[in-house]
Amino acid sequence: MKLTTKGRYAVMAMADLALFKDNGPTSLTDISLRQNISLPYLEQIFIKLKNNNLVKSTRGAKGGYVLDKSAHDIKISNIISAVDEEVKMLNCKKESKKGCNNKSTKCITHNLWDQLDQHINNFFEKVKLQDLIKKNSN
Amino acid sequence: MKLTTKGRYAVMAMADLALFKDNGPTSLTDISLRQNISLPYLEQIFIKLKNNNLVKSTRGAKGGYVLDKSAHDIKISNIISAVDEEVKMLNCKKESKKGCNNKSTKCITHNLWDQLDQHINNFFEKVKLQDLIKKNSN
DNA sequence: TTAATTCCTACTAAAAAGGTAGGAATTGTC
DNA sequence: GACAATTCCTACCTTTTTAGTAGGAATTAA
Repeated sequence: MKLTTKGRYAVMAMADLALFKDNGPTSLTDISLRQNISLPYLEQIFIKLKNNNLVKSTRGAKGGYVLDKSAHDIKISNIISAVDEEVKMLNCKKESKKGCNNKSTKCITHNLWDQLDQHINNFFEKVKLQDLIKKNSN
Repeated sequence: MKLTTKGRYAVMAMADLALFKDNGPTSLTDISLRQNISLPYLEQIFIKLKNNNLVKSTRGAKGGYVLDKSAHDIKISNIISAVDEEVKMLNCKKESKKGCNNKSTKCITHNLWDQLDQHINNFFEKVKLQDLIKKNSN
């Protein structure tokens, strides 16, 4: 079980934006160098962050990205879900009439994974982007 | 982010064993049918469970598997780690002299993933196999 | 002896992860 | 007006992981 780089990179990049927010728009080139993430890959990630209203962009020379709201108001869960990293331990299909395993009832472990989902989502809900950059300055 | 089937199947199979523990050794064929998991795949999973002293086997006809200890004494974390599902959100390399990202310092998000690791591991530590089969009987 | 079982090794198909390649559109600066 | 820096967009690609399958050997109750 692991988090993919897309989710991790997205959080790192957002934290980077928050740290340098006073310098005007931050270019992906800068983030790429500072965080050691490939530029084209960052571009893909930022399209999604933008579509989810987490960042605003300005194009052209001296362009770049800025946070669309205060780092206090951005939850880690917002970032993770923006880049399509669903926290979904449960594989049981909810849509079908059948239960998990194509049997008529919920599988033995159904409640367990359900609780784990909630546990993790709750963690991401509680932490704000601002918390990260505070911690980092220690 | 998701849990793989190997970890989920292992927990399901162990719960199944616990439920039917009074009938003597349970064959993988039975578990396969009840839980809808392919037999050869189950075999691979049970080799690992056995090597980690979570189950005991008896070979030959009427053979099968039984729990090696009481369901009260088996933590979900034991099962998950037995089948090589490490909970490791953090990708930062600890072994090298360098920090995360091949930079000299810990990455901005280092502490976050570290805490998430602990959070999830703590969840798996607290839940016992016995808790699952109690819940299922509701 | 036979059927049911665990045990073991190797292989494989499909999906996901983690990118790269190539270029178009936009815009500040010289 | 040219050009360099940037975002934006689509397609492709390589590697790794996942989720198995295949085939058979060893063991044992009936």
